[in-house]
Amino acid sequence: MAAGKTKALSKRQRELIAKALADPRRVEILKQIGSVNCVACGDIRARQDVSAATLSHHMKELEMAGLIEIGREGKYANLTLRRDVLRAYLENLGKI
Amino acid sequence: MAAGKTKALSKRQRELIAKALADPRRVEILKQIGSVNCVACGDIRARQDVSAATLSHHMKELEMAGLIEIGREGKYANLTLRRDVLRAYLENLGKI
DNA sequence: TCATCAATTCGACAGTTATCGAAGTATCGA
DNA sequence: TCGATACTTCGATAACTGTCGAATTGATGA
Repeated sequence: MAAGKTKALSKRQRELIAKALADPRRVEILKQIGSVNCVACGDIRARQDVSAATLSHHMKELEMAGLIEIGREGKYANLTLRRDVLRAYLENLGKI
Repeated sequence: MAAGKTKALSKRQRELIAKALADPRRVEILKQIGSVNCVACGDIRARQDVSAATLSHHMKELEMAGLIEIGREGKYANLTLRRDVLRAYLENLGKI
């Protein structure tokens, strides 16, 4: 805490984040994205046994929750973790 | 962080907690339990428009996740928030 | 003992979601 | 231009989950 002010999250976004984090696979994906700075979907598929369709679905969920940003670079997707959003969510729950 | 050592959570328990937190109603319930020290189910029903059956279901979910403890006192249930478990979960996610 | 109250369990139902294969779109290299 | 690659969208399906009413269990007090 201490440091910077925390991003404000709407009730709606907190719910989306909670749902997004409820799937173990998505948490794994988040970890993978977080461990490097930028990842493409292919990199994730290399480590997680999942179809492209399913992965795409999860990406959309994570993006809608605001937990990742998807930047398109030609035919690749650049996935980046939004640590500020994740931290805001955690701090919010910490207040319970 | 700094202060005390964090409780260790199994993968399984982290998943249960994430699922438990994915329902907005359960988060509300947690807040309510956390705001006072001990609550009975009836107190919660007084504030949340939900049937006894549904509430009981949510309680079981929260207890299985380890987020609350349910102590029976005669015909009442004493609900207490397990802050140590919640904090351990949040710290775990913070490592992403 | 009996009625009442708190909470749980059961059975059912509607809505959600994770998953996939197949088809589609867009980009790149040859 | 053509094929391959990277990802998305669509449609379908199986599994899960939140919800309730009704029936049940267990404790309390009259």
